[in-house]
Amino acid sequence: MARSTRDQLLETARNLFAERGFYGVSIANIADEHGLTKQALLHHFSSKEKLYGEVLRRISEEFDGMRTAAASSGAEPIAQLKTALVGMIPTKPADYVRTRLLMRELLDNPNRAEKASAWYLKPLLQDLIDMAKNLPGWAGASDAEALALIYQLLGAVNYYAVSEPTLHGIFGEKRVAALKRSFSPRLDAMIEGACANPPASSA
Amino acid sequence: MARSTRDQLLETARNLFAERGFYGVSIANIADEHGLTKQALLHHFSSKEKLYGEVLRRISEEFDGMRTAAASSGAEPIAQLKTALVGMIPTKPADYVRTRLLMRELLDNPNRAEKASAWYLKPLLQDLIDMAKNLPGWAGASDAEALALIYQLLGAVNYYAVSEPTLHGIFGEKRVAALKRSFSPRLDAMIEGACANPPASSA
DNA sequence: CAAATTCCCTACCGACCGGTAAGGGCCGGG
DNA sequence: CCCGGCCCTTACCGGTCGGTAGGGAATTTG
Repeated sequence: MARSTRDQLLETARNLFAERGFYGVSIANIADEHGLTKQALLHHFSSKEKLYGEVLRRISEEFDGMRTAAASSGAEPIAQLKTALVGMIPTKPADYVRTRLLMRELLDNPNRAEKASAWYLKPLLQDLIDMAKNLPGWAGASDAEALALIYQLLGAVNYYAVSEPTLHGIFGEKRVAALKRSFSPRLDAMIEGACANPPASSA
Repeated sequence: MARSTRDQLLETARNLFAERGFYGVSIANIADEHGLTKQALLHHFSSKEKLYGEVLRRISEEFDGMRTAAASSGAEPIAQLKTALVGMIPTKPADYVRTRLLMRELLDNPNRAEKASAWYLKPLLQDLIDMAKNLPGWAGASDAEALALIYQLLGAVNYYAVSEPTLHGIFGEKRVAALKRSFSPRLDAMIEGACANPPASSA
């Protein structure tokens, strides 16, 4: 059997929310993509907020999968961190969609619900912090120092992913392709640089 | 005399667009903040798009100011790059607002106008590329390699700026303050790491 | 003093928003 | 055979959207 209508609606919702944001998409837009009315959508998800929440929930599940896969690899800390971060560089269109959606969520979250805060991020962040503190030279580093490193690395990856379409407009296909080839080695170099240059408070 | 109504509307527009995005704010919302009607706003800016465009135009002017200030400093390349990037770490609330607004623009731009692409970014990027290519050890680096470095550094700064409110929710005030103290030294270390680890194709 | 301009108002428009109400085919089980 | 649930429909609700039309008061200009 083909994928359920519900699943198809969720996928379309993810794509459109990523592209235009929560307020930029109406539930009718999403339903239209499948030749349905918005009431059909409301039959599967009782409200627009619920639909959006379900999109986020699925992403957090995907993260959990990636997380446990990285943790169970048993490689050295430096290779583990490299793999984890290089693995976050988007390759498939679906990766870009997820990155863009989460960036929007990061922007909107603070003024959506006072609490809500990004529960889907915390376990992933904690894993990455642990990896950072296991890096050579980082034994005595504080959580804050590890988190600063992690956040700069995450920023390096995610900001680029969000910017790529705009970069095409500025520099053209060819130069962006060259940039893309340089990106992953440079990220590796950045992690090695962090090992060569551990925080002062570290042992 | 007090600042003109037009200027006040522009400032409010910048704040609200940064907070909730273009579609999340109505022109009536903006006008309300000053006890005006939306028609008063439309008297000063002929449409919502024009208002938003003017907000962006002002930001690009601010960037030009920062750009020429950094270029005329005459310091060593490594110090120049450090200053430029550390200077982008937001400190004042107005800095956060600008960063968030530009991140939203980065997300929305690709599907707003086919062309438009971020004209306001290009000169700044070019300056930063030049700084990177002047780094010790980077003499023979290609544009793509320099841009990869620059983009990772920009990402490190801007992604953090956007995430900060969410991080407060995850880790609490105290730990975020510690993270903030670690952030700037780590950024410096990252730039030094790039000098110690230049691209392979470099001389 | 009169005319023009600036700045803001009320009133209104058609389009679209998220969501409710009610019902119609379809299909499997009693 | 009919009944209940599933999936989707049309019709409609109150409210908000960006934008237009036209006017009124104040200020500037000739």
